Amino acid sequence: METIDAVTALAALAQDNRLDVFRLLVQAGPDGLPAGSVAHELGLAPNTLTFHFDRLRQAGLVTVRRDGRSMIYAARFEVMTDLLGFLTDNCCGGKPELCAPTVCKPATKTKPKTRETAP
Amino acid sequence: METIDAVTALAALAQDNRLDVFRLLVQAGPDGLPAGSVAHELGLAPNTLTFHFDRLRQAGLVTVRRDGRSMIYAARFEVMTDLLGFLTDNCCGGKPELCAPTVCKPATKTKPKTRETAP
DNA sequence: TCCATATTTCAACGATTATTGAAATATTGA
DNA sequence: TCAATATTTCAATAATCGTTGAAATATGGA
Repeated sequence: METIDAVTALAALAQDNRLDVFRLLVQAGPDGLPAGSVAHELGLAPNTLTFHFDRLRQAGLVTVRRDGRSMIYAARFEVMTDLLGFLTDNCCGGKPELCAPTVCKPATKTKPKTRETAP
Repeated sequence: METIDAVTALAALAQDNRLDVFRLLVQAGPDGLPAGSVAHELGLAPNTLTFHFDRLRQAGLVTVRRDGRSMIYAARFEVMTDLLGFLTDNCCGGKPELCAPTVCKPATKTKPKTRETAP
């Protein structure tokens, strides 16, 4: 992934409504969601949503297909993981073992409890 | 991580110079780098760099400490991984096994060869 | 064909952003 | 203290961004 593509993708995600939209699509999975569902779920005006979908699509983060009157948007997961990989690329000089234990670990799916206790 | 914090962090990374700066710090590891080294490495004016460091710092993505005349900036790795986790949170409805094999995998450290061949 | 639904296009507006240049501040060593 | 180095602060400018409202387009069903 090139820097310019990463910047475009990050900029697409760096807006509260678009971030909500994208995360909704990530949670929806590969089948995606119709634009109307997203609009209803997030309380966005349809034209505003089109604007945001365009940004996400130009950034390569989502795809669209038509299904009858509906447009179905879906996250492009491989682009997302490419982006995450780009951020952590060559972490700690490519020798993560030299860093503190958890420093260069890829995203850990944390399921935080009410409080963390030191081991 | 809250949406607003994620948006702030993503916005901080969604600019080519800042993305370069942050990735340089990620690669430098926990010890960080003096501002001057970063400025020299990336060819940025010192005041411009201060502006970008401020953004990264306000987003919680970097720390600073003074060392003599130099300011040493370092990436905050745990914030970075929190951000990555936020993006993939509850991926595919929390049942990634329902998705295609690699869909919800966390960032894979790809070391691309000159060309990829389909398996 | 006509109507309702679903989404997109277009123009306009105020708000935010990145960069520049000049000047200020902090630290070190002579 | 004085000069040199390293970085920050401040003001100004052009460019980009998100939202709104009104109108257009596409599809499906009566």
